[in-house]
Amino acid sequence: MRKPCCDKQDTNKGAWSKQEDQKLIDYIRKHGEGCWRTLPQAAGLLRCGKSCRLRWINYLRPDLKRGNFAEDEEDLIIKLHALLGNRWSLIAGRLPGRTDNEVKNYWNSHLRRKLMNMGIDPNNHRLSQSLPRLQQNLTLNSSSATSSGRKTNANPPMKPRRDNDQVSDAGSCLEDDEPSGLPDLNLDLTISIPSDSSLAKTEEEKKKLFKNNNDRQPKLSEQEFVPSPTLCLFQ
DNA sequence: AAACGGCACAACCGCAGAATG
DNA sequence: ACATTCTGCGGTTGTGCCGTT
Repeated sequence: MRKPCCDKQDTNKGAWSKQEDQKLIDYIRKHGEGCWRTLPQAAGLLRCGKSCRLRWINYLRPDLKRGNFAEDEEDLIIKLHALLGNRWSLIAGRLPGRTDNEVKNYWNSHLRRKLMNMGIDPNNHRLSQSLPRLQQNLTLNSSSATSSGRKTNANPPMKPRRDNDQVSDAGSCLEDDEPSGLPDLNLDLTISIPSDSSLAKTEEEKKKLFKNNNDRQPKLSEQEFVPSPTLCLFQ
């Protein structure tokens, strides 16, 4: 049997120092990614493997694109979120240089509010109220959005859900047979897996991508995409 | 200038599925 | 086949920064 992943009593927590970053970078440059369990000791870091992995993936990787999200990136996130729900790693996989954590943070701090201000429920990408109220809501929300603190969010985050539940939540807007009240636009937006899965960061991720397509809805590669209200608005 | 509130982001936690002995 | 461990993911929290009062 294996040893536990990390000995929690002997590990640092909190913000990483420059020295720690440098140790991690140096080690991964030499030995490559992987084997996160043994990495901290080998690299001389008092961190658990999980923490090292996160630091590398979210902050130190050389291919990371830092800085503000471009408008087309925003649109893509919104569209992918309508399709995939809170599957941030999959969404991030379609945005080169962006991490799941970054996308998740950006969604929670910017995009959710943006959709809410447009009268769209960010959880299911539907218009959350009738249009006459929409305008009223635009003005109300633009002020209330700044007054509501993080923990008093008017629209609480999604409950933890796994796999099919999560997909069906966001996907419900795609499968729904109730008319949304908007014209039935065919935007011909088809999302497909890149032929070489080049955007998947690892073999593991590639496997998952294809697994997801095999046993989960929606089937991205072939499914004809039926636009949700959000997608209509952002076209 | 100080206090306060909101925001953005890095990091942690817990869970689930995969991998391994 | 089962138990244990590892890895990756998504939700949540902590904290520093910045604008406003």
